[in-house]
Amino acid sequence: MVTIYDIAKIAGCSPTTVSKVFNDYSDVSPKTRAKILETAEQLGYLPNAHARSLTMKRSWTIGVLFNEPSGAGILHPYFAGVIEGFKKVSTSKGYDLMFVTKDIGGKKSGYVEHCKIRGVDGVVVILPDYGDPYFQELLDSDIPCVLLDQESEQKSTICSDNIAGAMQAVEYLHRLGHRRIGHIGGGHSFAGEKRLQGYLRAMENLNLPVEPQYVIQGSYDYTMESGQAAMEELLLTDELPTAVFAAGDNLAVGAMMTLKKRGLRVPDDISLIGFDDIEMVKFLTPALTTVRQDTYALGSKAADMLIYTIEGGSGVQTAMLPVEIVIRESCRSL
Amino acid sequence: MVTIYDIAKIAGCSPTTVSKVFNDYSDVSPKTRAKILETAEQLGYLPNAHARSLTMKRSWTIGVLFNEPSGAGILHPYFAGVIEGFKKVSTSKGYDLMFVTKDIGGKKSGYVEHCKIRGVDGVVVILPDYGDPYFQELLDSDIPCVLLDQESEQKSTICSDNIAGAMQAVEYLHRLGHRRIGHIGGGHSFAGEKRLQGYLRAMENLNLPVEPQYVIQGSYDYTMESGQAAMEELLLTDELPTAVFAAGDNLAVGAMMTLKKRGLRVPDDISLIGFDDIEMVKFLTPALTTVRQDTYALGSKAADMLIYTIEGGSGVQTAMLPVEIVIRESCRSL
DNA sequence: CTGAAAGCGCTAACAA
DNA sequence: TTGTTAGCGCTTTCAG
Repeated sequence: MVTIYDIAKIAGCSPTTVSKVFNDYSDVSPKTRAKILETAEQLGYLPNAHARSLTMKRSWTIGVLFNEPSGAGILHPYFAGVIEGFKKVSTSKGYDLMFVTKDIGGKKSGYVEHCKIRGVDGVVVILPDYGDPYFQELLDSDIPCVLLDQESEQKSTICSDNIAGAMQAVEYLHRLGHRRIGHIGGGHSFAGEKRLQGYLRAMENLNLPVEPQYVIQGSYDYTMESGQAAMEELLLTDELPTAVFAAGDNLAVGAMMTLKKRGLRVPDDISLIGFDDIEMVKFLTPALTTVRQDTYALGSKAADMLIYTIEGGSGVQTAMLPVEIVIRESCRSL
Repeated sequence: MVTIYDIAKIAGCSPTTVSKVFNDYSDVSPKTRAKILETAEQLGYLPNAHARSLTMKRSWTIGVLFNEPSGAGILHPYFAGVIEGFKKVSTSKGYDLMFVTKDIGGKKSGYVEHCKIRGVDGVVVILPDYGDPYFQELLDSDIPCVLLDQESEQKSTICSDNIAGAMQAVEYLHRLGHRRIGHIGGGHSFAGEKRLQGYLRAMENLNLPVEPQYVIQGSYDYTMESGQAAMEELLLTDELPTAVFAAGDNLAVGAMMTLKKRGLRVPDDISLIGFDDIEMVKFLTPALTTVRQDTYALGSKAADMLIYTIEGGSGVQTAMLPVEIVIRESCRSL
């Protein structure tokens, strides 16, 4: 391994000067700088991040924290989009991403411990297990964090405008002439609750009655399975709603499948609108109308916020990104 | 920050002894060990991974390399399953995972460079861009690697038994009475080519004629879109096949959508079988019959192989995991 | 503009 | 069983 000492020796200068060159200090003569760069190139020098971190107390590493048991974790399109956006801007600013788990070295020890041992500069939290005490511990720590889809007074947060999105969905259905509008909810997740709120608020604004039997809670994991089950339940009511707003596309897809299985047609018999705009829904028949969440933007903005904090910015920030309704074929006008 | 010096001072011993305790050396008396552990606990001591890596020349970090432009990357269920399995065993053995990119510090520099700077102990490669010169450079390097779905003489590799899987699919269709069997391929990916091979071999074994017009290449990204397009093309032939084997579930889903759109029924008019068994296909109507790939097992086995190499094991290993056909509703017997 | 010296926190010979 | 000493590769005063 070639070090700055090797370069210094060959370039005929001190290690300090070499270091300065690589850290863009201005007090190095063009001539020595050139010489150093040249020999570094020749020797194939690469800096050692660990040594660097050790002295600087800064690792240029960001931890990624997401739900551990796969199920709702990395498999979820939401996660994928967010992480992609996050990665893009964080790498462009010199940070690398590292998975943070509760375990380290094969022992259960918690997120904070893991972060401190690895010396990550900050952590982005996506889809965590809310009630997890290890997660709470992280919230209480002094580690810079940004949380997605979460409320907190301790850490910066970012989310889509779930309430507005849900309201838009309901208002759209209303404009199409629907009055009996049902809701399949995302359970007790942050987003699920906001979307339910939006639904309720819009119904109220529009003077539409909220039938308790039209409001079904799916499970917080937003699976198709859960959407199927919710729709089964909804179908038990004597007079069906003419339209249903599902709190997530997966829920909507599940609901759609159940409808088909029962011989009901979308949108002829029942209109359906989702939330998220995951990749696949535009390929469905009928293509799903939904509220698009810009996961990539969520991720990149989250990175901006976190890096701001890491680099000394103070104060807890909150951001909310607009959503837009994407009209396709799953809602009909009455 | 608490260091081993702090502990040594308070526990009344030398830093060396403290270090020994944390590295499970046997030559420490139970008494001092206890004392050290106790004061470490009191002070809230946490080891510093960077310092450790610096001296040991070992970072207990594994790089994760996957296709960079999101499209076919992290969003693909294949990736998700594999990484989950990989993460499980590698963290249990004390390794953390870090994303490896071509860029570092905001500059394009290549995978090898990134790995060396960060001092990762090894790299797992999933869905890389084959032709990428940076990827070639990694292959030529001395960095321990394990490649998924790839052929190589330089690095260890692991994949599912794609050929056998494809053959099973065709044989199954044959058993159901199908003779005109088409194929929607996965393009020039490793898996795509193997599956095509398996299809051809099975057809030959069964003395079935391979109609060139029945073999359509989807794009290597295995999208639903590509499956739709492939099926459109297939529908141009005058006499349709009675069954189609698609090299990936997404392709199959796309194909199914096109069929529905064209008023053809699965499996009544045409039988369809996929490959992968991604989450969603069991929720389709009809539920998709497919060849299941055990992505989790792929990931965990890959971790075993890589760690074996990292920890001094020699030689290039290859592994191939069996697949199994999952029979659901999308194929009918003639 | 350049460099000597100290130190980041830890491990590993080697003595004692 | 314990401790001394010397690094690992880098950055950072501070003096020249």
